[in-house]
Parts: sequence; C-alpha cells; structure tokens
Amino acid sequence: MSDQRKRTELSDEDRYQRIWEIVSGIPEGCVLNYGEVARLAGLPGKARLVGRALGRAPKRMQLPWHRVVNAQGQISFPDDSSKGSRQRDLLESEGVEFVDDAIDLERFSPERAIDRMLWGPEEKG
DNA sequence: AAGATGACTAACT
DNA sequence: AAGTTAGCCATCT
Repeated sequence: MSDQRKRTELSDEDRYQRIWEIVSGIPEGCVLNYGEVARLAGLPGKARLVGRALGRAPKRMQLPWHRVVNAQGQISFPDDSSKGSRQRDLLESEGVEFVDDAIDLERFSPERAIDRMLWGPEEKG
C-alpha cells in the first residue's frame, strides 16, 4: 500500500469509529438499515462492514445496535435465535412495529421521527 | 496462506 | 416471488 493511499484511506479503526457514531445517533423508536448506516458514515457500499462494526463495538459504548436491520426491514439474525428475539423485543419496546416480521423502513426512519413526535404514530403522513 | 464466512445489498433471472 | 450473482472486505479456519 503506497503512502499516497495511506494518506487518503481510513484505517479500520477509523471506519468502525464512524459507523459507531452514526449508529449511536439513531433516535429511539427509529431504525436504519446496514447500507444506509454505511452511506451516512461515508462508506457507501460497505454494508457488511457495519454488521462487523456492531459486533466489535465495546459493550461499554451501549450502542443501540438493535436499531440496525437489513434492507428488507427484517432482523438479520435467525428468528429462533436469542439475539434475534432480543433485538425484536428491544425494538417493540420502543414502539417499532413489525408486520410479517418486517419493519416499514420509511415509516420508522429517523426522518419520520419528527412527524411521529408531532402527530403520533399514524400510518399516513 | 488460500479459501470460506458473514448482523449486507442491488441487480439480475 | 424466489434464487442467483457479483460486489463488498475484515476475520476466521
């Protein structure tokens, strides 16, 4: 790896750091998908890295890891796994609704958080 | 050390 | 609608 690339490229730790920052900023009752987190972290196309970063996050960070789901609005753990059910419980306890095991990503996006705050959890905007 | 593996996704059939 | 493919890339075998 040349010095030139090293100057412009982020280190692995930098990338995790950025991802953690984005995830920590997801408001309660909202979800983002892996790809979106990657984009917001300035790492477009690196959705897989987001999952990895979440797994590596130090526990004391208390990252709201459960607010990240896949692009289909579904939890990316097996339904019968303890992690999967924990994630779902956490989300439902903050008001996120599942229909057929999937979340309406648009409806529960941070963008819409202000709408829910003002007008309640209505289906239509 | 090469190949497999994932908390992924978009674009194809 | 459900599989497959290709891109992704740090880690694990």
